[in-house]
Amino acid sequence: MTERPEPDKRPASRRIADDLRAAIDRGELRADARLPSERELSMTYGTARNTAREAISILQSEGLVVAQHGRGVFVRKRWPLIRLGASRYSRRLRQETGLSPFRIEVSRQGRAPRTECRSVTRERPPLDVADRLSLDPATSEVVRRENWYYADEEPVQLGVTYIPVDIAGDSVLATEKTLGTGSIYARFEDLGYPIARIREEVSARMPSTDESARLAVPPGVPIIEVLHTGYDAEGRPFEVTRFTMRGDLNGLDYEMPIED
Amino acid sequence: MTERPEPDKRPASRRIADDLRAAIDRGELRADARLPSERELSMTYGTARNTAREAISILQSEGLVVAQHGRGVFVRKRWPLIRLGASRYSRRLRQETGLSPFRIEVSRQGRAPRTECRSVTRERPPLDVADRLSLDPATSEVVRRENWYYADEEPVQLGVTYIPVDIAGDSVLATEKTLGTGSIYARFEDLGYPIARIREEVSARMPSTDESARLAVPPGVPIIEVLHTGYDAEGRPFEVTRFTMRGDLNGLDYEMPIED
DNA sequence: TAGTGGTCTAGACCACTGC
DNA sequence: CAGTGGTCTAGACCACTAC
Repeated sequence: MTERPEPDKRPASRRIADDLRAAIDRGELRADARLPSERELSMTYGTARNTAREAISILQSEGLVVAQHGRGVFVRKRWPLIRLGASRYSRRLRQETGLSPFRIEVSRQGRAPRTECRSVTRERPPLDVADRLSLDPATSEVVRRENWYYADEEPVQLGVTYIPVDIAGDSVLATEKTLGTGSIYARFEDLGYPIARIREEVSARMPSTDESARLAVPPGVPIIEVLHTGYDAEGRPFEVTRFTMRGDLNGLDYEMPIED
Repeated sequence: MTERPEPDKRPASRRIADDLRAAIDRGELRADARLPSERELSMTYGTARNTAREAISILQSEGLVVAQHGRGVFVRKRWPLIRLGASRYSRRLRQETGLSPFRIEVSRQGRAPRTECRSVTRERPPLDVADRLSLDPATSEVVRRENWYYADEEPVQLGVTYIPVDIAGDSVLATEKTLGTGSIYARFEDLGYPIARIREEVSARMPSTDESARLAVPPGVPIIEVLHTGYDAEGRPFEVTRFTMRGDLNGLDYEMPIED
């Protein structure tokens, strides 16, 4: 009986993927490094090009590499997460720094933050939003504000805020894209709605084709969705914001007391 | 000049995927329904089988369908999310119901919850855990408790809790897999550490190959990771738990006051 | 223009499922 | 056993990038 070496049961595509992944993990292929081309891989492994291609698509679905048409396949650069939490709504931070937590976080990474209000409209609220605001989705109307958040002109977050028209009235919230010093929460305070509590419902999923395009999400990167509700001191909800964030660039960081 | 109809610029694979996705959205293909087989699709669209296959892989990466070897490709059944938040740590809930929020949520879906402590060991803490517990990762030791959460015997969550040995001592936390009535937080209370504050750091990513296997995550489904830290009334951290959850089955639901 | 990834063809054999 | 998905081959042409 001779000891035979364990035959490699893995499919060739899987083996190529494992080798490349190991090279990335070992640091031989660093961020932004180019992988061997599909034709090179198929030569060195003695497979058809489609098999090498399959290997790369495994790594893509794991979010490890990005293909660029005509250029090559590159190890994805990992930025540190933009960490957002309840401090987003803190009055003290708002007054002390004059900067939003988003700007602080992005600047700290050496990237250039930019935020843009792309539209302010009046609409019927989506069902889940109407529910959080205790509105009748069939008859009520809300002001819809669409905000985009960029780092180095790359879109990283989208936030859509819904405000009952009864509350927004004809204030700047309903009419202006630019809201002046302090964030939108300073304006809510002006209207008599200082934010006292929040609810944040967090989920994760793969982007739809549409979102992929709008947020420019590379394949293999999930979306974090946060449905945020703001309450005043009397526990009345006065605004809902749906955040849609690139999962590879954003994280959440909450700290809270345990109430009984 | 004759008006020619707009030619369909989409690649064939994309077109097949779009058609199938539309059928799913319209409800023609319901949850658990079988898609036409790859060979059928290639016949009806007049393409090679690989092209039909490519179409299905698009839907897979979007998390819409699951392939089952030898059986077919099926529309993924969407369970409502198991929604967990700070109530997980509430003493009142713990005492009133005797049930953990996880069990309540899963039961409400008509599924059978089960939790299992798979191991209790003593180890060096991972770097991020040591940091949260203010421990020296090189010299300190922690008790590591590995808990699995199931719905209908399907693994949906993994929670790994780290407790400094100085705190766990030789209590049941360090020695027993079963912790008795109330949750682990009742035992912390016994030791003089009633939980007063929590920090939850949330991120999302695609599973590694290892996690895919252990949590049985279908392709196209992200992982939600929560790094949880528990603090006592004096603000001292006494435990860290890393939750790893299937993104298609779990969500988070936090409510908290805005502190200044 | 050369080299890259993107799409596609028309086959083949294997592994698994269900009857 | 027939039918399904999983893997693979050896080509082809297209679209994009860089020089």
